[in-house]
Amino acid sequence: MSAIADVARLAGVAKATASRALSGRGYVSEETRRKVIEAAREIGYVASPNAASLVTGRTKSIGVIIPFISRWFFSEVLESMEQALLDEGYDMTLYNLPAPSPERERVFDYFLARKRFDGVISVGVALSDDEVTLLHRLGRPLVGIGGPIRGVHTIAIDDVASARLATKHLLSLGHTEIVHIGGSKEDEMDFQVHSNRLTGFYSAMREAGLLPEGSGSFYACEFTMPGGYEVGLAVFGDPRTRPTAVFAASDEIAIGLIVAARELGIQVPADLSVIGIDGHPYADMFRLTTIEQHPRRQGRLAVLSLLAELETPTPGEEDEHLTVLPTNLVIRSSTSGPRPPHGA
Amino acid sequence: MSAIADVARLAGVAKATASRALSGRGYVSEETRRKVIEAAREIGYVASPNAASLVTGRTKSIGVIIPFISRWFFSEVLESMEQALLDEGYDMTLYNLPAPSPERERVFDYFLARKRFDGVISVGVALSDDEVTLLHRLGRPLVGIGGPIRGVHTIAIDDVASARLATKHLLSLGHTEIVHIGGSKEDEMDFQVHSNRLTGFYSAMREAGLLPEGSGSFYACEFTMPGGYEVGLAVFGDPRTRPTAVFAASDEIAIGLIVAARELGIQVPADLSVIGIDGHPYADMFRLTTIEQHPRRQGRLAVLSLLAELETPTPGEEDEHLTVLPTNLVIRSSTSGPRPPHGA
DNA sequence: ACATTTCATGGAACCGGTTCCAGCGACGGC
DNA sequence: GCCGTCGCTGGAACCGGTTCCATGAAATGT
Repeated sequence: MSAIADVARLAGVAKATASRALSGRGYVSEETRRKVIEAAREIGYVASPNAASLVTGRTKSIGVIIPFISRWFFSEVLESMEQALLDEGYDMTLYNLPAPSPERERVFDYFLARKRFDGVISVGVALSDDEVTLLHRLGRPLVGIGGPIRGVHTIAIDDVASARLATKHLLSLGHTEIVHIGGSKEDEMDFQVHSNRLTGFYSAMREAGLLPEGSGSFYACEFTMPGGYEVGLAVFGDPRTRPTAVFAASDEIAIGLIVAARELGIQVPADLSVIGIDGHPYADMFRLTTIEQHPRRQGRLAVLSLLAELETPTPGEEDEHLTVLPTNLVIRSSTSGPRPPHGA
Repeated sequence: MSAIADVARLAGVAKATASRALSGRGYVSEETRRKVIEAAREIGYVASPNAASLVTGRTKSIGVIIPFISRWFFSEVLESMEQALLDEGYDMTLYNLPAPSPERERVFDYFLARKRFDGVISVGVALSDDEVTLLHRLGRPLVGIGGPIRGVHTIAIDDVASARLATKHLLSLGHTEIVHIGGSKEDEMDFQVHSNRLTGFYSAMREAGLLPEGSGSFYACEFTMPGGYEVGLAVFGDPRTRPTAVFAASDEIAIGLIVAARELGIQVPADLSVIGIDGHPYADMFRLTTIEQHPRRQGRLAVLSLLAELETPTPGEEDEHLTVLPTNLVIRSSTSGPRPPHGA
């Protein structure tokens, strides 16, 4: 493989000049630059980023830690981040780490601890203190998506408020028998998403004078469409547990519930109102009312924040703060007022 | 940041010895090794992969080119590849390039052409000759998923055969009014997936003595669930175009069709049989009969092939061959024989 | 006309590892 | 007892760029 020394020789200049000509830094006469570029083209020279990184300390590469790739929210975030990074001339190395595990430790020690990246973005992963310390020691900026991490700038939505908004929408339509169906506390890997949404639900209900805790007003399920479908069949199949409205913790769950309801012959929204959270592309075809959370914006903002910090490192070592992105209610026709009692 | 020279000094040995002790290559006495490791631990030494790559020529990193992240097939492939690579001590840098574009050129010239990777995997991307040449010139192995690329080992399923299998299943149940709903030739980015599946459909139909071409037996739609839903409403809504069975080019399309059918009050499978291709996790909840294609196996095999070639480079420059992975029919209850004519 | 800048270039050090080679003591074979 | 081999270590070259510094020529200022 040809090195920059070969280019320099062919162009009849010094290595230093060739480097300046090709990188565009420092003074080079127009004529010399042309000669060098021509020489480089002639022998098919391509620069070694490794060699450059070694001396500049910059790799033009960002590491990303993410617990899932195939779930909607995460793949959207990923796509938008990849796009934004590429636009800025960075590439993205992906670590798919579902849970704290020996493997995750290995990745931190082996890949992340080394100076492979100019910065790291952590999506929906609650980093341990040790992990944050490790990353901080590298002197590389770190931003998070999804929840507060000690000493780290994080982009997130307000899950409690979004859940409250969803619940209040149902309340405002006149519902009182409302159930929340969402992820269980146990498999809570992405910060407190599950419990925050439950908290928001309880808070809105209590505020409306309803006392949801303890009664059968929350059902846990897998955070997927089949997950929602299964509890849907179970919960709606039993007339005693059937509410007039459901707040699902995600659109996928909500859609699973709608499919289950339809199979059981339950009319949505006449017999059952359903609201979700996400703004999933399928929401429209199921006419699902939902709280949109715009993952692509979150991804894009994370990248921009990281790169900004790369340009001008913040003076303070730690820069913990939370950027809360707005969510918004989109009303379709999966929600309406409850059907009036038969005798009315 | 501490370098290996610092470790060596602290341990009272030469750089060379420290390097050998830490990397495990070459002769080092047990005692020296302990001393060096202890010194490294003490000052929190982490090796610079850049410096190592510079001299060894190995980066322990694989580049992946993929047109989508959020679509099921691709995210599954991605997850499995990431897993397999991590197991082998490699990491994965992702380039999400939907279509040939100036941007894609930039990525090839700027990122891929450089020696950042030990190898490259191209998923569902029909590389141009120039692109393949560029990658080949680096002397780095390249494997593909999804279709033949000149001079490249590729993992794929047989789309024609899978489509034939799906169609024959419907034929064997006694259907004759069969329609294929799939991607259009126009937005065909992933090799000839769309047209191959159409070809397989036509082939099986002709073999059964039915002449599908020209008649309204193919409808194009977006390769998503909403895409299937929309054509479903259009095609099934009109009694004249309504077939007794549909072969959908993907499970997502198939599910969209089923949802549309249910909304129109059409019984699946009594009034309409539906079969898809994929083995999507939602298939079960919609009781969808489908041809499973196991993307995770494809991803895993691609990684293993690439790493194998990395270990022992094939003597011949070009190593074009196709590994065809099997698909299999999973019968659920979205397919049955056609309802007998009213008078029967 | 002379003192400053500014522009252009080359030489050399440097980034942080790996590896080749030489040297040396200990040990086994003959 | 001598030689060859093995095990271990250090010195130095090297990977392929970037950048600091020195030097000199040309342009600019007064």
